[in-house]
Amino acid sequence: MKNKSEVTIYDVAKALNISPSTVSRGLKDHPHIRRETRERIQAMAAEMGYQRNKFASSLRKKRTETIGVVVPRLNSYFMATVISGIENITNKYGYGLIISQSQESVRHEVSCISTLYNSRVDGLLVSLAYDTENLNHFSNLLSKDTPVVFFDRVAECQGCMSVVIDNFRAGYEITSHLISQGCRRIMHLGGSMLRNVYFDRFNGYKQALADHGLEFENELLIVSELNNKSGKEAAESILRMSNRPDGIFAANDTTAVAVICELKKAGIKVPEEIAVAGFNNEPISQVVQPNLTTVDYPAMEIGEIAASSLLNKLNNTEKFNVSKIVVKHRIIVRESTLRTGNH
Amino acid sequence: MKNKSEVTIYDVAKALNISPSTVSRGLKDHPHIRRETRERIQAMAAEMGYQRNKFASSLRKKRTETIGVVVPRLNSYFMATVISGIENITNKYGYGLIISQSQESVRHEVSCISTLYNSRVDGLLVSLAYDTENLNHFSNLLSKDTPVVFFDRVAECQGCMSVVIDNFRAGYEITSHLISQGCRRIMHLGGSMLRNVYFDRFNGYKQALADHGLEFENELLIVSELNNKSGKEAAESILRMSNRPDGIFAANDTTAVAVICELKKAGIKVPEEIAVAGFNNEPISQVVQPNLTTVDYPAMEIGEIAASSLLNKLNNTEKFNVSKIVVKHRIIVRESTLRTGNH
DNA sequence: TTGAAAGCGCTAACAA
DNA sequence: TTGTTAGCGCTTTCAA
Repeated sequence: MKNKSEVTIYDVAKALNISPSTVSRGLKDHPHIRRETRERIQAMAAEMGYQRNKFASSLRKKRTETIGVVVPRLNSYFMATVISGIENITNKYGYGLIISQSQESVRHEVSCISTLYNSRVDGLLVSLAYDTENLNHFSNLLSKDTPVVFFDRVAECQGCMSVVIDNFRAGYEITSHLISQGCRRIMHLGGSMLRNVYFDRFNGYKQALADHGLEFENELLIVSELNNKSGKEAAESILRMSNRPDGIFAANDTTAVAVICELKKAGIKVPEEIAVAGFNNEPISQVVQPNLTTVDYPAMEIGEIAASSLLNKLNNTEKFNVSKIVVKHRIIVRESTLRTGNH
Repeated sequence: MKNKSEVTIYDVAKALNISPSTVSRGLKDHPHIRRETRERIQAMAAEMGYQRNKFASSLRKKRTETIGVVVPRLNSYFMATVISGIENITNKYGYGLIISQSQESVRHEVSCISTLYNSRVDGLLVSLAYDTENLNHFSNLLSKDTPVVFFDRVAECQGCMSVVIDNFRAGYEITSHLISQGCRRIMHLGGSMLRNVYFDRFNGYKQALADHGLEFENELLIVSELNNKSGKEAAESILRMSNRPDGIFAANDTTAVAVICELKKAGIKVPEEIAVAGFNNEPISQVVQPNLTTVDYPAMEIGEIAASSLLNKLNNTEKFNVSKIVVKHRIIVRESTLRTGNH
């Protein structure tokens, strides 16, 4: 018994006394169909409650009109906003989205990629896990010419695209700002140097030190997973140091906020004794006291640009052969680093 | 030219000199296939790099093994955690996930549902938008017997299931706690009374007042969208009141935190002058000074239970005909309401 | 400008 | 226990 809710092009064709192929063409505004016919088809389809069957179509066309997204974690304001940006674009063009989390581990990442490969997504948007060392798990995809666009945490890869901000410059600017506020012994709380974002921020920081005649010491770098816990631990290390820093540049807000909380608990004044800056401009940066100096990361735009780029690749509408897009960031100075006047 | 990466069951069958249907059965451990044959099939499939083609299979079986998720917004720790919980389960059973955001508006929600309907998801997990008034947009789904499980923001609906916490009780408990701390004039910052979560929390609050001989006045209820902005506005109203409250129960942490920040700016002491409690136990509740008393919402569990329930429905493995599951919550008392000893 | 027909890869009813 | 066969609904080549 045919389910009434499953109207096919055959049903529409029969109702109009034309052929299924004409209906198929009429439905997608194929130029070879007379306007009048096309309108009749579309009207009838609407009336009958016709819905295209995606599987039949995918099976035939070998395209799924679905794109896969792999992110380290979904639980930051930053990532949620990127996803919103991606959705804005993909929804507009009728693409579905399959979102998966690598949980910051390459093991999960491999399995996500493989699942998405099996789902035959048309393309992929990826931000790499904390500990991913190579792109071998993408080789299946790439050899099938499935386009991949990396964003935020990107990697060099033949034929891939990436969307980023200038992390080096942002790191440079925020460190310079700390220096301008009188900091002379600035610590950096960084992430895995495998990830461009952390590597670049760290190098920006080092360059800023060098350009202002300050020396970098190994003691001034702590590498961690940049979560709440590692922020606390970093603060504890700092408290144990005999020669404490007078400024801290953390590679994300979560860590910066955790550090501020711990330092305050220990009676250290922020920013007077130690100034602290973060990265990302999460909402939490405006709750912590003092409000956190940070880098505004244009998350929505990153998502929109990454998605648009991918769709352009999929539809061969890319005008140029771009391999990297750099979006503008912005330093936001708040109380946690403002010491001018106090010195 | 056949793409080498598209190995079909026909290729496997030919290689083994058996029929495609045997391969199809062997691949999914069909009981009618001899073990030895099955093993040969699976070995050969693996060797040849065979991957099941989901569309062909969906087309044939009329099942997509994909479930749709509609949430108001993705940008809270709470929602991200629920999604993680959902993923934990769906991944395990080989289901894909299509996630979409209603942006808190019923207009978007209608379009999300329609897109998911068109994608022919096997089932749906939904938390309702702020202003959804009826479930008409689900009627297509429901008449097709596509199961829907609501979580957090749920609605009564013939044949649907819901997963919630006892919001009434949580509201009651947290209000009672405020009263036990000496609060006598407690304000409630609530959300739309269309949503069970806000309606129930409000009623729990009112009941607690009544049970402790306190009177509820309309002036003590502010209904808003419960975001950062409405928190600030609520604080401003409070500051303008001649007879200010000595306690505030906000229906989420975002609002509670915004209120605390504004009150502090105005020189009001929290909790001494006004005690403040929130709801959800977002990470921000441990950053704000003083740390926020709140309700721990078992987000991961909610997600896991909702997803399991849906899969049970899909596979007819549900043991009982459950219509509602209530998960345990927990009040977390922190400094923002602790006034004992100060009075 | 339209139609006929083949086939995308898989599944399952039926036959053997 | 295995094979045969007829589609699932759509797209597209080729023919008219």
